[in-house]
Amino acid sequence: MTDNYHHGDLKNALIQAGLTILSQEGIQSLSLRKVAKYVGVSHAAPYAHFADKQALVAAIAAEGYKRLYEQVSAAAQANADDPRTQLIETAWAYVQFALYSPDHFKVTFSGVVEHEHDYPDYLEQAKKNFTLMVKVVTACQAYQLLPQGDTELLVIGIWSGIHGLIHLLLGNQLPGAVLTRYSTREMLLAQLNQLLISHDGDSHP
Amino acid sequence: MTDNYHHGDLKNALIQAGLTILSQEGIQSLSLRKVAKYVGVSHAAPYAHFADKQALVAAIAAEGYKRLYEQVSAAAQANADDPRTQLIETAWAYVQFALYSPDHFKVTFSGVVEHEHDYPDYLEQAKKNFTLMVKVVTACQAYQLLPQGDTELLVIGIWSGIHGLIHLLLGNQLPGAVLTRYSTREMLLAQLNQLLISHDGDSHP
DNA sequence: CCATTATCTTTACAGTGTAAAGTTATTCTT
DNA sequence: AAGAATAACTTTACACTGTAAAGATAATGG
Repeated sequence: MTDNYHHGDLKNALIQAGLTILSQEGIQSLSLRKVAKYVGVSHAAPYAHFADKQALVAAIAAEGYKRLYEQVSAAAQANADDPRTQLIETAWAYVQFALYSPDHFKVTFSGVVEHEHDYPDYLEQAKKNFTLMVKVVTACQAYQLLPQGDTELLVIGIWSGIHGLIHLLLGNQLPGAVLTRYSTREMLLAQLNQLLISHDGDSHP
Repeated sequence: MTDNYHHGDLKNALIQAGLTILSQEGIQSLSLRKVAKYVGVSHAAPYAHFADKQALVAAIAAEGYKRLYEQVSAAAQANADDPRTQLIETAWAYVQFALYSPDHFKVTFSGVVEHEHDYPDYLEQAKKNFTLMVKVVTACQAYQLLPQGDTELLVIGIWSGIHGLIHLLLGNQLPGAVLTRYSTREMLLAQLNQLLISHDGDSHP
């Protein structure tokens, strides 16, 4: 066990090391050789568990989707009683994950350049998240908080809005003037309020 | 002129070579040495014009914003008579640019990792585009096609929606089932119609 | 016309992904 | 339990990357 041979759980150790590097040094510093060194293993050792760098990145991306799901589903369960608040807080959880772990978020959503199809783990986590969004939106539709019609199309519309806002924020694309005028949460709420149907008598602090 | 010394317009030639590589081989193949070889110059020659790779990427990104502006402003001018159509067609031009030149789009919006501030050309083009969007949205507000209120905040909301849709499309994040059911344009229209105020008597084919 | 300077080449180095062959420890078979 | 097969890891190697430093060349400005 003290020797380097047969680490035991090298695959996961490499993923964890990748996450650490990602959060400490950023996406530019994420290399196969560095994660290997980090775990204390030769630079070719990862190839016993990952076909190539893309495969490791895909695993890290799948982990990103997994953590995103944990955050979002926690927000969903904490607000199961009010569909409107549930939508807002799940969206907010999504944004927060992205802002707290920007590089992990980037890897998750644009790190696996293509061929996501080759990584079933990734696809599974992606599907799980989408299903959760469908559920939240469906509840809102049932309460007349969102327009009727194809739910999946509506999910894409809402998801696009949140996702795009994050990308513009992370990419520093928004004019500084706007950033000083509004908080991130205000921008998200403005976004969602464009879609949510306002009912008299509602209270939304 | 036949010799390699004093190429004449090496800086632009390198950018053009970068664009060619980007469209032909993708973002992974974009390297300083390759653009240099492509132009027929030594691998260190680019350093006379660009401080580092980031600087070249920033120039390519600025060019991306420039082309995006050309496409979008053309659509704006072609539909100057009808604000609603103008919004839709400018948005569609935006989407089309992204789908026709996905790698150039990616470089433009997530290639300059950070420090965009160091590249005034890039910032200028970015601002130009934002101003155009503000103009289009302002027209829609004047015609009661979009809700009143802070125009820039509204622009961010709309921009986020379009931008996010593109990212999800380019990142292959949308479930295949939805993609077979709706065209890209239908998804964009669904997105915009969530925001646009419907007036009786309007015709929107 | 000569010196300066911008532009480009050559050489060099550390870091990257990955292939191939060798080494070690585990597991499987009998 | 002993040996064979195999999975996990190391070593060595190579092509490619960004970039620094020093040298060569051609245009320019006094």
